[in-house]
Amino acid sequence: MSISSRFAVGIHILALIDLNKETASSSEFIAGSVNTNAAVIRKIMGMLKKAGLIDVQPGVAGAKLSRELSEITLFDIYKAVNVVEENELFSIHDKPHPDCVVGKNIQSTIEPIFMAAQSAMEKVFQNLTLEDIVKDIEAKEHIQ
Amino acid sequence: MSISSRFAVGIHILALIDLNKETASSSEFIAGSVNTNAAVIRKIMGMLKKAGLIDVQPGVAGAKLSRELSEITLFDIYKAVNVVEENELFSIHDKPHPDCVVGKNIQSTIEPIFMAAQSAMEKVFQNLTLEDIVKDIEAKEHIQ
DNA sequence: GTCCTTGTAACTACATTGATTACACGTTTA
DNA sequence: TAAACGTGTAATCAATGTAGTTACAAGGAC
Repeated sequence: MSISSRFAVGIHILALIDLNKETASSSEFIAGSVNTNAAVIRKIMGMLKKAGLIDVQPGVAGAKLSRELSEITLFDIYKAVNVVEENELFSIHDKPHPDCVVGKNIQSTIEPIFMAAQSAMEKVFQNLTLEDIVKDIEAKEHIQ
Repeated sequence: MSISSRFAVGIHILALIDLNKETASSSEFIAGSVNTNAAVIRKIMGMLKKAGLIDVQPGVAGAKLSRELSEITLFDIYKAVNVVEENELFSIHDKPHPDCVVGKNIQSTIEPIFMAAQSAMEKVFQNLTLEDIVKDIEAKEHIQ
């Protein structure tokens, strides 16, 4: 099992739009950098647009970030590309036997634990912004 | 996307083995409580056995926990049933374009973040044991 | 030896991912 | 205005993983 690379690609797209803001980043151009098909990029950009993270216009090349770099958290992107449903990272078997001590109680025992684990993971993304990503990329570029 | 219910079922199996320790818990019996097929249970129990969490013998009904309740963490079970590979909860698109500032650096920028997020999640399971689960189930049973 | 059990393999239906092609429709520009 | 380029989106495909099911070999208990 693995969470869709849409998340990583979403981050890539947004970072690229910012670092390439002098010229328009078409889906074709971005696809070249990500190394995939332009239609895949357009689909993900559609999700980012729907989430209010970028502004894109049908027919016109390029997209712009809707907010400041520092005001787009990785969690915003994570939610936008819809890789994990709310409180459904882990799945629990349904209809355990109600006449069994364990079967009767297991779901309500496990559920809050799974939710806590998912929250702990998501918190990491809430505390990071696109600015952190872009600065890290720029720093690496500077060294070389 | 969702992490396999093998994890939840694994917890269910171990809790049931403990709470039902007076009588032998055959795979058929456990399957009834979990509400699935006995072969599915045997497969998961095979994983738990391989991880050294339970003792089972071919041909003889029932299984026993290999350790104390308090010495089996949820993380042990999580690893045993193999629902998420080491540092591979999130996937990153491969072969981004090496001539692009973003493509060249995105993987090394994102990877440690994804690892941190996965670790944060796993830490929740490292801090909980089967004892916590069983006590919670017993407490619920007591109230009713 | 009979019966119950575990350990496995094989097969199925189903869902999701990511790539690909195709095309409608918007925008630009020559 | 017509051609060129770009976005939006649907349809299809191969690959993969999950969970259920059946079947059966082989171990152990009586």
